[in-house]
Amino acid sequence: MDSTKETSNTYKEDLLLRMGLNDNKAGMEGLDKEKINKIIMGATKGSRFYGNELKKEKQVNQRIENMMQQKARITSQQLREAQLQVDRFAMELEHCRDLSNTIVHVDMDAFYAAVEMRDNPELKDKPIAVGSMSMLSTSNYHARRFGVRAAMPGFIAKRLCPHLIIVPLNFDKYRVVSKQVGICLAPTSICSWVSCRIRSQLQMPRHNWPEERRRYFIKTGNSAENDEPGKEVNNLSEYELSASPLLFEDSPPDLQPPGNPSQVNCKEQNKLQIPQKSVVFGTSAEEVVKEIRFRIEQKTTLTASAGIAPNTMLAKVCSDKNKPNGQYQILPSRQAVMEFIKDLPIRKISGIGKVTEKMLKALGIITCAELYQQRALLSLLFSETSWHYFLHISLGLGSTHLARGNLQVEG
DNA sequence: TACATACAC
DNA sequence: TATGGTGTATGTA
Repeated sequence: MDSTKETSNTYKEDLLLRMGLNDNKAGMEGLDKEKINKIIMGATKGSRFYGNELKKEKQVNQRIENMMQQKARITSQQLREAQLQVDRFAMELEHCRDLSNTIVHVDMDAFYAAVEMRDNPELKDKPIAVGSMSMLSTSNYHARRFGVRAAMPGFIAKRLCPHLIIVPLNFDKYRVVSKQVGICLAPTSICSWVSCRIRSQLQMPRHNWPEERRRYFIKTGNSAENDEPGKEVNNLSEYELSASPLLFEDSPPDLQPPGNPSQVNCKEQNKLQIPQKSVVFGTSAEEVVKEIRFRIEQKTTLTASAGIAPNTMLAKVCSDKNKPNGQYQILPSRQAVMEFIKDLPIRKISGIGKVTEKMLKALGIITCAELYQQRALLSLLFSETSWHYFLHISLGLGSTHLARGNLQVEG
Protein backbone atom coordinates (compact mmCIF):
# COMPACT_ATOMS: atom_id res chain seq x y z
CA MET A 1 0.00 0.00 0.00
CA ASP A 2 1.22 3.49 -0.78
CA SER A 3 1.46 4.86 2.72
CA THR A 4 2.90 8.23 1.67
CA LYS A 5 -0.07 8.95 -0.46
CA GLU A 6 -2.34 7.70 2.30
CA THR A 7 -0.85 10.10 4.78
CA SER A 8 -0.94 13.11 2.52
CA ASN A 9 -4.55 12.44 1.66
CA THR A 10 -5.40 12.15 5.30
CA TYR A 11 -3.67 15.42 6.05
CA LYS A 12 -5.49 17.11 3.26
CA GLU A 13 -8.76 16.01 4.75
CA ASP A 14 -7.61 17.03 8.20
CA LEU A 15 -6.73 20.49 7.04
CA LEU A 16 -10.00 20.89 5.21
CA LEU A 17 -11.74 19.99 8.44
CA ARG A 18 -9.63 22.45 10.40
CA MET A 19 -9.54 25.34 7.97
CA GLY A 20 -12.35 24.67 5.58
CA LEU A 21 -15.88 25.91 6.02
CA ASN A 22 -17.47 25.09 9.33
CA ASP A 23 -21.14 24.96 8.42
CA ASN A 24 -22.24 23.95 11.89
CA LYS A 25 -24.34 27.07 12.08
CA ALA A 26 -27.89 28.09 11.34
CA GLY A 27 -28.44 29.33 7.82
CA MET A 28 -25.58 27.37 6.32
CA GLU A 29 -27.28 24.22 5.16
CA GLY A 30 -26.82 22.88 1.67
CA LEU A 31 -23.93 25.03 0.57
CA ASP A 32 -21.48 24.03 -2.13
CA LYS A 33 -18.84 23.21 0.40
CA GLU A 34 -16.32 21.97 -2.11
CA LYS A 35 -16.35 25.18 -4.07
CA ILE A 36 -16.20 27.28 -0.92
CA ASN A 37 -13.35 25.29 0.54
CA LYS A 38 -11.39 25.64 -2.66
CA ILE A 39 -11.57 29.41 -2.34
CA ILE A 40 -10.72 29.34 1.36
CA MET A 41 -7.73 27.07 0.89
CA GLY A 42 -6.54 29.11 -2.08
CA ALA A 43 -6.50 32.20 0.10
CA THR A 44 -4.88 30.58 3.09
CA LYS A 45 -2.26 28.26 1.65
CA GLY A 46 1.32 29.30 2.28
CA SER A 47 0.39 31.87 4.92
CA ARG A 48 1.86 31.86 8.40
CA PHE A 49 -1.55 31.05 9.70
CA TYR A 50 -1.63 27.98 7.51
CA GLY A 51 1.72 26.77 8.82
CA ASN A 52 0.59 27.23 12.36
CA GLU A 53 -2.63 25.35 11.82
CA LEU A 54 -0.68 22.55 10.20
CA LYS A 55 1.46 22.26 13.30
CA LYS A 56 -1.53 22.21 15.62
CA GLU A 57 -3.21 19.62 13.49
CA LYS A 58 -0.19 17.37 13.79
CA GLN A 59 -0.30 17.70 17.56
CA VAL A 60 -3.91 16.63 17.64
CA ASN A 61 -3.14 13.69 15.40
CA GLN A 62 -0.38 12.69 17.77
CA ARG A 63 -2.76 12.82 20.69
CA ILE A 64 -5.16 10.60 18.83
CA GLU A 65 -2.43 8.15 17.98
CA ASN A 66 -1.43 7.93 21.65
CA MET A 67 -5.01 7.37 22.59
CA MET A 68 -5.40 4.58 20.05
CA GLN A 69 -2.31 2.86 21.37
CA GLN A 70 -3.66 3.08 24.86
CA LYS A 71 -6.91 1.66 23.63
CA ALA A 72 -5.09 -1.29 22.06
CA ARG A 73 -3.60 -2.17 25.43
CA ILE A 74 -6.94 -2.38 27.19
CA THR A 75 -7.95 -5.92 28.09
CA SER A 76 -11.47 -7.21 27.96
CA GLN A 77 -11.26 -7.77 31.69
CA GLN A 78 -10.46 -4.09 32.28
CA LEU A 79 -13.29 -3.12 30.02
CA ARG A 80 -15.76 -5.29 31.91
CA GLU A 81 -14.75 -3.79 35.22
CA ALA A 82 -14.97 -0.31 33.80
CA GLN A 83 -18.42 -1.08 32.49
CA LEU A 84 -19.61 -2.02 35.96
CA GLN A 85 -18.16 1.07 37.54
CA VAL A 86 -19.52 3.41 34.90
CA ASP A 87 -22.96 1.89 34.98
CA ARG A 88 -23.06 2.21 38.72
CA PHE A 89 -22.32 5.89 38.35
CA ALA A 90 -24.82 6.23 35.54
CA MET A 91 -27.48 4.75 37.77
CA GLU A 92 -26.75 7.30 40.45
CA LEU A 93 -27.03 10.07 37.92
CA GLU A 94 -30.26 8.66 36.63
CA HIS A 95 -31.57 8.53 40.16
CA CYS A 96 -30.85 12.24 40.55
CA ARG A 97 -32.33 13.30 37.23
CA ASP A 98 -34.29 16.46 37.83
CA LEU A 99 -36.98 17.42 35.34
CA SER A 100 -38.72 19.92 37.56
CA ASN A 101 -37.01 23.06 36.31
CA THR A 102 -37.59 24.85 33.06
CA ILE A 103 -34.57 26.49 31.52
CA VAL A 104 -34.94 28.97 28.70
CA HIS A 105 -32.09 29.94 26.44
CA VAL A 106 -32.72 33.05 24.39
CA ASP A 107 -30.37 33.84 21.54
CA MET A 108 -30.56 36.91 19.32
CA ASP A 109 -30.47 36.07 15.61
CA ALA A 110 -27.27 37.22 13.88
CA PHE A 111 -27.17 39.85 16.58
CA TYR A 112 -24.58 42.42 15.47
CA ALA A 113 -25.57 42.13 11.82
CA ALA A 114 -29.23 42.50 12.70
CA VAL A 115 -28.54 45.69 14.65
CA GLU A 116 -26.58 47.18 11.77
CA MET A 117 -29.29 46.30 9.27
CA ARG A 118 -31.94 47.82 11.47
CA ASP A 119 -30.01 51.06 11.76
CA ASN A 120 -29.13 51.32 8.09
CA PRO A 121 -31.97 50.29 5.80
CA GLU A 122 -29.63 50.33 2.82
CA LEU A 123 -28.11 47.15 4.16
CA LYS A 124 -31.40 45.31 4.00
CA ASP A 125 -31.42 42.57 1.38
CA LYS A 126 -27.67 42.77 1.00
CA PRO A 127 -25.05 40.34 2.22
CA ILE A 128 -23.32 41.96 5.15
CA ALA A 129 -20.88 41.05 7.86
CA VAL A 130 -19.73 42.89 10.96
CA GLY A 131 -16.03 43.22 11.70
CA SER A 132 -13.02 44.06 9.57
CA MET A 133 -11.01 42.75 6.64
CA SER A 134 -9.01 40.80 9.24
CA MET A 135 -11.81 39.25 11.23
CA LEU A 136 -15.58 39.03 11.12
CA SER A 137 -17.74 38.78 14.20
CA THR A 138 -20.91 37.73 12.47
CA SER A 139 -22.75 37.79 9.17
CA ASN A 140 -26.38 38.04 8.15
CA TYR A 141 -28.26 35.11 6.67
CA HIS A 142 -27.88 36.44 3.16
CA ALA A 143 -24.09 36.39 3.49
CA ARG A 144 -24.17 32.91 5.00
CA ARG A 145 -25.47 31.60 1.71
CA PHE A 146 -22.01 32.42 0.33
CA GLY A 147 -20.24 30.63 3.15
CA VAL A 148 -19.47 33.87 4.97
CA ARG A 149 -19.62 33.37 8.72
CA ALA A 150 -18.36 34.48 12.09
CA ALA A 151 -14.66 33.97 12.85
CA MET A 152 -13.75 34.19 9.19
CA PRO A 153 -11.26 36.81 8.02
CA GLY A 154 -12.94 39.56 6.00
CA PHE A 155 -10.57 39.30 3.07
CA ILE A 156 -11.48 35.66 2.56
CA ALA A 157 -15.15 36.47 2.94
CA LYS A 158 -14.74 39.03 0.19
CA ARG A 159 -13.44 36.36 -2.13
CA LEU A 160 -16.43 34.17 -1.35
CA CYS A 161 -18.82 37.06 -1.79
CA PRO A 162 -17.38 40.05 -3.66
CA HIS A 163 -20.46 42.18 -2.95
CA LEU A 164 -20.18 41.63 0.77
CA ILE A 165 -20.49 44.80 2.83
CA ILE A 166 -18.34 44.79 5.93
CA VAL A 167 -19.57 47.07 8.70
CA PRO A 168 -17.22 47.94 11.58
CA LEU A 169 -18.15 46.92 15.10
CA ASN A 170 -20.21 49.27 17.28
CA PHE A 171 -20.00 47.77 20.72
CA ASP A 172 -21.73 50.70 22.38
CA LYS A 173 -24.78 50.10 20.26
CA TYR A 174 -24.88 46.39 20.98
CA ARG A 175 -24.63 47.09 24.67
CA VAL A 176 -27.69 49.29 24.56
CA VAL A 177 -29.71 46.67 22.73
CA SER A 178 -28.52 44.00 25.14
CA LYS A 179 -29.86 46.00 28.01
CA GLN A 180 -33.19 46.39 26.28
CA VAL A 181 -33.37 42.68 25.72
CA GLY A 182 -32.68 42.09 29.39
CA ILE A 183 -35.51 44.37 30.33
CA CYS A 184 -37.82 42.32 28.16
CA LEU A 185 -37.42 39.34 30.45
CA ALA A 186 -38.21 41.06 33.70
CA PRO A 187 -42.01 41.24 33.62
CA THR A 188 -42.48 37.64 32.58
CA SER A 189 -41.62 36.46 36.06
CA ILE A 190 -38.40 35.23 34.65
CA CYS A 191 -35.12 36.14 36.11
CA SER A 192 -32.25 35.91 33.90
CA TRP A 193 -28.23 37.58 32.69
CA VAL A 194 -28.23 39.97 29.33
CA SER A 195 -26.54 40.71 25.93
CA CYS A 196 -26.68 38.85 22.68
CA ARG A 197 -27.14 35.59 24.49
CA ILE A 198 -29.39 35.12 27.39
CA ARG A 199 -30.04 32.22 29.60
CA SER A 200 -32.92 32.44 31.92
CA GLN A 201 -34.57 30.24 34.37
CA LEU A 202 -38.29 30.15 34.56
CA GLN A 203 -38.76 30.73 38.22
CA MET A 204 -42.41 30.34 38.75
CA PRO A 205 -45.19 29.33 36.53
CA ARG A 206 -47.77 32.04 36.30
CA HIS A 207 -50.95 30.11 36.40
CA ASN A 208 -52.55 32.74 38.51
CA TRP A 209 -51.64 35.73 36.44
CA PRO A 210 -54.63 37.69 35.25
CA GLU A 211 -54.94 38.08 31.55
CA GLU A 212 -54.15 41.79 31.73
CA ARG A 213 -50.66 41.05 32.84
CA ARG A 214 -50.09 38.95 29.76
CA ARG A 215 -51.55 41.29 27.20
CA TYR A 216 -49.50 43.39 24.86
CA PHE A 217 -50.39 46.07 22.43
CA ILE A 218 -48.71 45.64 19.14
CA LYS A 219 -46.57 48.55 18.24
CA THR A 220 -47.15 50.03 14.84
CA GLY A 221 -44.81 52.58 13.37
CA ASN A 222 -42.95 54.66 15.92
CA SER A 223 -45.55 54.76 18.61
CA ALA A 224 -44.68 54.57 22.24
CA GLU A 225 -43.06 51.50 23.56
CA ASN A 226 -45.30 49.05 25.26
CA ASP A 227 -43.16 46.85 27.33
CA GLU A 228 -45.10 47.24 30.52
CA PRO A 229 -48.24 45.27 30.17
CA GLY A 230 -49.65 46.01 33.57
CA LYS A 231 -49.41 49.75 33.18
CA GLU A 232 -50.82 49.84 29.72
CA VAL A 233 -53.72 47.74 30.67
CA ASN A 234 -54.56 49.79 33.71
CA ASN A 235 -54.94 52.80 31.48
CA LEU A 236 -57.21 50.90 29.23
CA SER A 237 -59.06 48.84 31.75
CA GLU A 238 -62.37 50.53 31.02
CA TYR A 239 -62.19 49.16 27.49
CA GLU A 240 -61.51 45.67 28.66
CA LEU A 241 -64.79 44.07 27.81
CA SER A 242 -65.04 45.43 24.34
CA ALA A 243 -61.41 45.03 23.46
CA SER A 244 -61.83 41.27 23.35
CA PRO A 245 -58.26 40.34 22.73
CA LEU A 246 -57.32 36.98 21.49
CA LEU A 247 -56.31 34.65 24.22
CA PHE A 248 -54.40 31.78 22.83
CA GLU A 249 -54.17 29.38 25.62
CA ASP A 250 -51.20 27.14 25.00
CA SER A 251 -51.78 26.44 21.36
CA PRO A 252 -51.66 29.78 19.61
CA PRO A 253 -50.65 30.52 16.05
CA ASP A 254 -47.04 31.38 15.54
CA LEU A 255 -46.22 34.96 16.11
CA GLN A 256 -45.49 37.01 13.06
CA PRO A 257 -43.24 40.01 12.78
CA PRO A 258 -45.00 43.27 13.56
CA GLY A 259 -44.74 44.13 9.88
CA ASN A 260 -47.82 42.01 9.23
CA PRO A 261 -49.69 42.04 12.50
CA SER A 262 -52.89 40.93 10.85
CA GLN A 263 -51.59 37.41 11.06
CA VAL A 264 -51.53 37.60 14.81
CA ASN A 265 -55.19 37.04 14.46
CA CYS A 266 -56.41 39.83 16.65
CA LYS A 267 -59.91 40.99 16.73
CA GLU A 268 -60.32 44.63 15.96
CA GLN A 269 -63.99 45.28 16.28
CA ASN A 270 -63.87 47.26 19.48
CA LYS A 271 -66.21 50.19 19.51
CA LEU A 272 -63.76 52.66 20.90
CA GLN A 273 -61.28 52.25 18.10
CA ILE A 274 -58.28 51.58 20.22
CA PRO A 275 -55.49 52.43 17.82
CA GLN A 276 -53.48 49.37 18.62
CA LYS A 277 -54.02 45.69 18.27
CA SER A 278 -53.43 43.56 21.25
CA VAL A 279 -52.36 40.06 21.92
CA VAL A 280 -52.51 37.94 25.05
CA PHE A 281 -50.17 35.13 25.86
CA GLY A 282 -50.95 31.95 27.70
CA THR A 283 -49.34 30.58 30.79
CA SER A 284 -47.31 27.62 29.57
CA ALA A 285 -43.54 27.79 29.20
CA GLU A 286 -43.95 27.83 25.46
CA GLU A 287 -46.26 30.81 25.75
CA VAL A 288 -44.01 32.67 28.14
CA VAL A 289 -41.16 32.29 25.69
CA LYS A 290 -43.30 33.44 22.80
CA GLU A 291 -44.12 36.43 24.91
CA ILE A 292 -40.46 37.11 25.59
CA ARG A 293 -39.63 36.95 21.91
CA PHE A 294 -42.57 39.16 21.13
CA ARG A 295 -41.43 41.72 23.67
CA ILE A 296 -37.90 41.66 22.32
CA GLU A 297 -39.12 42.21 18.80
CA GLN A 298 -41.45 45.01 19.80
CA LYS A 299 -38.77 46.75 21.77
CA THR A 300 -35.81 46.30 19.45
CA THR A 301 -37.32 45.26 16.09
CA LEU A 302 -34.88 42.38 16.19
CA THR A 303 -35.76 38.72 16.37
CA ALA A 304 -34.60 36.14 18.85
CA SER A 305 -34.69 32.38 18.97
CA ALA A 306 -35.14 30.31 22.08
CA GLY A 307 -34.82 26.86 23.51
CA ILE A 308 -36.86 25.45 26.38
CA ALA A 309 -35.67 22.36 28.21
CA PRO A 310 -35.20 20.81 31.63
CA ASN A 311 -31.55 21.86 31.81
CA THR A 312 -29.11 24.41 30.43
CA MET A 313 -27.25 22.03 28.18
CA LEU A 314 -30.37 21.01 26.32
CA ALA A 315 -31.90 24.50 26.26
CA LYS A 316 -28.81 25.80 24.51
CA VAL A 317 -29.02 23.14 21.82
CA CYS A 318 -32.75 23.75 21.40
CA SER A 319 -32.28 27.47 20.85
CA ASP A 320 -30.45 26.63 17.63
CA LYS A 321 -33.02 24.23 16.30
CA ASN A 322 -35.53 26.66 14.84
CA LYS A 323 -33.24 29.56 14.18
CA PRO A 324 -33.90 32.25 13.10
CA ASN A 325 -36.99 33.62 14.80
CA GLY A 326 -38.22 30.35 16.22
CA GLN A 327 -38.26 28.30 19.36
CA TYR A 328 -38.17 24.67 20.35
CA GLN A 329 -39.08 22.82 23.50
CA ILE A 330 -38.03 19.51 24.94
CA LEU A 331 -40.80 18.42 27.24
CA PRO A 332 -39.76 17.47 30.76
CA SER A 333 -39.86 13.72 30.42
CA ARG A 334 -36.97 11.30 30.30
CA GLN A 335 -38.30 9.83 27.10
CA ALA A 336 -38.51 13.19 25.34
CA VAL A 337 -34.97 14.01 26.40
CA MET A 338 -33.52 10.71 25.24
CA GLU A 339 -35.37 10.88 21.96
CA PHE A 340 -33.95 14.33 21.30
CA ILE A 341 -30.45 13.29 22.28
CA LYS A 342 -30.27 10.06 20.35
CA ASP A 343 -29.04 11.18 16.94
CA LEU A 344 -27.71 14.53 18.06
CA PRO A 345 -24.10 15.05 16.94
CA ILE A 346 -21.91 15.61 19.98
CA ARG A 347 -20.42 18.67 18.29
CA LYS A 348 -23.71 20.48 18.86
CA ILE A 349 -23.11 20.40 22.58
CA SER A 350 -21.50 23.39 24.19
CA GLY A 351 -18.08 22.31 25.39
CA ILE A 352 -17.39 19.82 22.61
CA GLY A 353 -15.10 21.64 20.22
CA LYS A 354 -13.27 20.53 17.13
CA VAL A 355 -10.49 18.73 18.99
CA THR A 356 -12.77 16.67 21.20
CA GLU A 357 -14.95 16.00 18.20
CA LYS A 358 -12.03 14.60 16.28
CA MET A 359 -10.74 12.50 19.14
CA LEU A 360 -14.12 10.94 19.72
CA LYS A 361 -14.64 10.46 16.03
CA ALA A 362 -11.49 8.35 16.01
CA LEU A 363 -13.33 6.07 18.42
CA GLY A 364 -16.33 5.91 16.15
CA ILE A 365 -18.35 8.38 18.15
CA ILE A 366 -20.39 10.98 16.34
CA THR A 367 -23.75 11.05 18.09
CA CYS A 368 -24.80 11.14 21.72
CA ALA A 369 -26.12 7.60 21.50
CA GLU A 370 -22.69 6.43 20.39
CA LEU A 371 -21.15 8.41 23.20
CA TYR A 372 -23.28 6.42 25.60
CA GLN A 373 -22.41 3.10 23.99
CA GLN A 374 -18.70 3.74 24.45
CA ARG A 375 -18.97 4.96 28.04
CA ALA A 376 -16.81 2.20 29.53
CA LEU A 377 -14.03 2.73 27.03
CA LEU A 378 -14.14 6.47 27.56
CA SER A 379 -13.70 6.02 31.30
CA LEU A 380 -10.43 4.24 30.60
CA LEU A 381 -9.10 6.71 28.04
CA PHE A 382 -10.06 10.05 29.52
CA SER A 383 -9.72 11.83 32.84
CA GLU A 384 -12.46 11.44 35.39
CA THR A 385 -13.73 14.96 34.80
CA SER A 386 -13.92 14.28 31.10
CA TRP A 387 -15.75 10.98 31.17
CA HIS A 388 -18.14 12.25 33.79
CA TYR A 389 -18.85 15.14 31.47
CA PHE A 390 -19.35 12.76 28.54
CA LEU A 391 -21.68 10.60 30.57
CA HIS A 392 -23.78 13.58 31.55
CA ILE A 393 -24.10 14.53 27.93
CA SER A 394 -25.07 11.09 26.75
CA LEU A 395 -27.77 10.88 29.41
CA GLY A 396 -29.12 14.29 28.47
CA LEU A 397 -28.22 15.72 31.85
CA GLY A 398 -27.10 19.23 32.59
CA SER A 399 -27.29 22.02 35.06
CA THR A 400 -30.84 22.61 36.24
CA HIS A 401 -30.34 25.99 37.81
CA LEU A 402 -28.52 29.20 37.05
CA ALA A 403 -26.13 30.78 39.46
CA ARG A 404 -25.87 34.53 39.94
CA GLY A 405 -29.42 35.15 40.82
CA ASN A 406 -30.86 33.58 37.69
CA LEU A 407 -30.32 36.03 34.87
CA GLN A 408 -27.18 35.66 32.89
CA VAL A 409 -26.24 37.75 29.91
CA GLU A 410 -23.42 36.76 27.71
CA GLY A 411 -21.88 38.55 24.78
C1' DT B 1 2.43 28.06 40.69
C1' DA B 2 3.01 28.73 35.95
C1' DC B 3 2.16 27.45 31.57
C1' DA B 4 -0.41 25.05 27.76
C1' DT B 5 -4.61 23.62 25.58
C1' DA B 6 -9.60 23.60 24.56
C1' DC B 7 -13.61 26.10 24.25
C1' DA B 8 -17.09 29.81 23.91
C1' DC B 9 -18.42 34.21 22.42
C1' DT C 1 -1.77 43.30 3.58
C1' DA C 2 -4.64 40.55 6.44
C1' DT C 3 -6.73 34.89 10.65
C1' DG C 4 -9.32 38.48 17.46
C1' DG C 5 -9.20 39.39 22.49
C1' DT C 6 -10.76 37.75 26.73
C1' DG C 7 -12.31 34.76 30.21
C1' DT C 8 -13.00 30.09 32.12
C1' DA C 9 -11.85 25.36 32.91
C1' DT C 10 -8.76 21.65 32.91
C1' DG C 11 -4.45 19.21 32.75
C1' DT C 12 0.50 18.94 33.44
C1' DA C 13 5.36 20.03 34.66
